[in-house]
Amino acid sequence: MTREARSGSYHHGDLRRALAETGLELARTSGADGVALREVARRVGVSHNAAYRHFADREALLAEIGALAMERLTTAMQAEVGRVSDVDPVAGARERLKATGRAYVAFALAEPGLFGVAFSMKAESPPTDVGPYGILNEVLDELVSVGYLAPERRPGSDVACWAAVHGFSALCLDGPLGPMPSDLRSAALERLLDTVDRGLG
Amino acid sequence: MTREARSGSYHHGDLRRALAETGLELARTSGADGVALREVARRVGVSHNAAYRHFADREALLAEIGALAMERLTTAMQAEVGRVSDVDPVAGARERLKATGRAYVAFALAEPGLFGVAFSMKAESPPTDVGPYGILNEVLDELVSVGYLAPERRPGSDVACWAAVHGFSALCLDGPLGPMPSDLRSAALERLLDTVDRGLG
DNA sequence: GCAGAATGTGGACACTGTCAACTTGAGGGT
DNA sequence: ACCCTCAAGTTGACAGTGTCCACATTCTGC
Repeated sequence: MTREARSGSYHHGDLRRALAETGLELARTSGADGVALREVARRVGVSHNAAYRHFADREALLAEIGALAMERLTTAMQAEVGRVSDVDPVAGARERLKATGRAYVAFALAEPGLFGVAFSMKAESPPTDVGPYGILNEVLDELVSVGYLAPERRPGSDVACWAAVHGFSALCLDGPLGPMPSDLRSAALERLLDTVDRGLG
Repeated sequence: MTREARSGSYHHGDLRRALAETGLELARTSGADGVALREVARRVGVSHNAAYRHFADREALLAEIGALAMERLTTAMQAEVGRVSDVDPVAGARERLKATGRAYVAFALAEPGLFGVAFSMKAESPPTDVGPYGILNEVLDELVSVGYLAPERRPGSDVACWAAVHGFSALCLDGPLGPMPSDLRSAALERLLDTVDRGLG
């Protein structure tokens, strides 16, 4: 009874949340492949198959875990963007754009399992206005209103920025850029952010 | 005896190659997760466990398959780059760079399974001079020698270009850009390539 | 209170990767 | 010609996994 959850409590404390959060922990340490339905159930203290009352598939559980991971990415990016002090409007906006990129890559490198799960779900709905894509769009809009990014260049710039930092993260995580020393990695990232910054303006 | 292979033939025609190529076919249709050691052996007509005389792990087989997939990516890119006719040296080099990007993304979208396997191997050695990275570097060197890309901007530009097209591919394959209609996709890609082109020069 | 739906359990099946022990077959040394 | 060794392939087993099924339990609306 002194369980951690009590809102939609049926038999036991609300599963689904317990499964999702335990799965998130498992994903953090072992990646998406490490999230085994049976292992998650075992850790929660419930027998296997119990998850099927709350998730249709392993894929469905993975999707829920991915959503949680995406939330963490979002908050990490928000924190980093909010830390930017703008003396000059245009310089501040440009720096905010770079901050989103740095936060994105930093999260991917710090939490490779969560990052992988967040983007492992197929056939997702088109990107929502909340989340990383939303933050990026806000900063890009700011770049337009501040006069750095020409309005006719605005469409497509979101995808371009996103692809750049996402690709950098992917290549570092399980790609050929994995064994790169971290100082070189930082330099390459700064070079990437600079290229995008120049390409936009 | 009229087997397709006869070079290092021991008991049967040379396995290893047969396993790798059958695995490649399996990866094309079912992705990396679809490459089951037992299924590959079954298709080759050899009993399971036979692969362990040629590959230490499933991971090792996957690595070999990934290398084959990477070769295909390379030839696809070479073909596309060679198709560019340069009237003007600088315009030709810039167009060649875009061609590498288009070929990269086109391959990823046309062969998602192979593309996934090619980049699913962890802790790979740093990128070799052959392969996609080598092609990209040749074009970037050309951009320098032709005067479009400043020499001091050359280091890091390879990673920037690679990350952009790789990220675009990844976001399209199993990311939020998956359900995007193909005409919008092409437009977004052109916008991305244009941004990189402008950011470099 | 009680019927029925919601929720969790136990068992089974097919599938996977991997290890150990056995069998087969080709090649070389005497 | 023989045998012997060793690589190459086979058979069997074990621990896991996801998923379906029939059953037991508990909550909830009447």
